[in-house]
Amino acid sequence: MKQNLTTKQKELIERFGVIQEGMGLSPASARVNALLVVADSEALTFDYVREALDLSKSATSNAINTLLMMGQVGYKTKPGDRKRYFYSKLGEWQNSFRDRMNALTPYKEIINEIYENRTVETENFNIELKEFAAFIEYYQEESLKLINNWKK
Amino acid sequence: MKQNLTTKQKELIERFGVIQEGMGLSPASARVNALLVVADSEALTFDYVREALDLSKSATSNAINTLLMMGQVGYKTKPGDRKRYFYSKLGEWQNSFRDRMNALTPYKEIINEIYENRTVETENFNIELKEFAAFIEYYQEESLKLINNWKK
DNA sequence: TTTTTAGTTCTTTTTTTACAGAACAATAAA
DNA sequence: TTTATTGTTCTGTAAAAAAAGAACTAAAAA
Repeated sequence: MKQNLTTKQKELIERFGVIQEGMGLSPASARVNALLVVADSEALTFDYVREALDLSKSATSNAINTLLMMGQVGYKTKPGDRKRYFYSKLGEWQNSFRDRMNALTPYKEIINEIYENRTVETENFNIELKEFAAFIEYYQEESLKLINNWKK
Repeated sequence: MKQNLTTKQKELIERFGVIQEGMGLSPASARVNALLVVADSEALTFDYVREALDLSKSATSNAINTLLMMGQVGYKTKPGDRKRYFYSKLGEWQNSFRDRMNALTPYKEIINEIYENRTVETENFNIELKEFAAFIEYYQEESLKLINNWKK
């Protein structure tokens, strides 16, 4: 019953899916996420997702739960309706952007720790390393400013 | 691992390796890259890498070539010496930073294309999507400014 | 109480990734 | 010419990832 999706929508789901696979999502999660961004409804049921993407129940369940745990997807319910209605949190991109910036900290820290443990023989490289760590920190701060100042 | 690496260096290679696995590198590539950043020499030979990481020749070859193709590693040669001396390009982080920013363009473009194909019914979400694409572009531009204005 | 709904969890199967080991190739050295 | 060096490429395999299918569960409906 993927008849409610246009050819263009299916194409966008595949293309966005591939891009998101490149960002670390499994094929199924990538397509579920894409579907939720592309489809004409605010929120979709489990079975709609399942049928639209032609996935098994287990694949659908696992994909949705992965996205829920990652905070990329949410759901709401309706009174007197047991189904969950899943939606993409892509609209809440400000938060994930902040999270991604903060996630750079361990990377910056290990670069610094490597710098501190390097031989003094390779001065040029060492300076570049230290500069890199300093730039990451600067970049984190400035990026957070960018988003905080972005259109209320 | 071989004896020319200290315990601390081995530990750093593993920790940095794990971080880089999280950034999409295979275990072997991640450790080769980490080794090149941590080790006491400017550049290492194929066999040094092989022995230091206890990898097979094929795993070493494939890992190094992957990193070469990604531009994360380079090599130099010495006159009258057939060996290649591999080094990390992490010191040239400015270029990879620019590349990463430019690589956001396809993501931004598909968000825009999805926006243009969305139903008009979900005005809020549509606005958020469009804002997101606009922010990515702004962010790309400002990030390039950040790096261009960085020290000298 | 039995059945249906809306999923979850367990078991298998399929596919992909990552690597080892051996054979191979190109150049240099003996 | 033969041997050694410096890798690359091919073949096989173990392990991990991804997903299917079936069994299961909790709550609601009949």
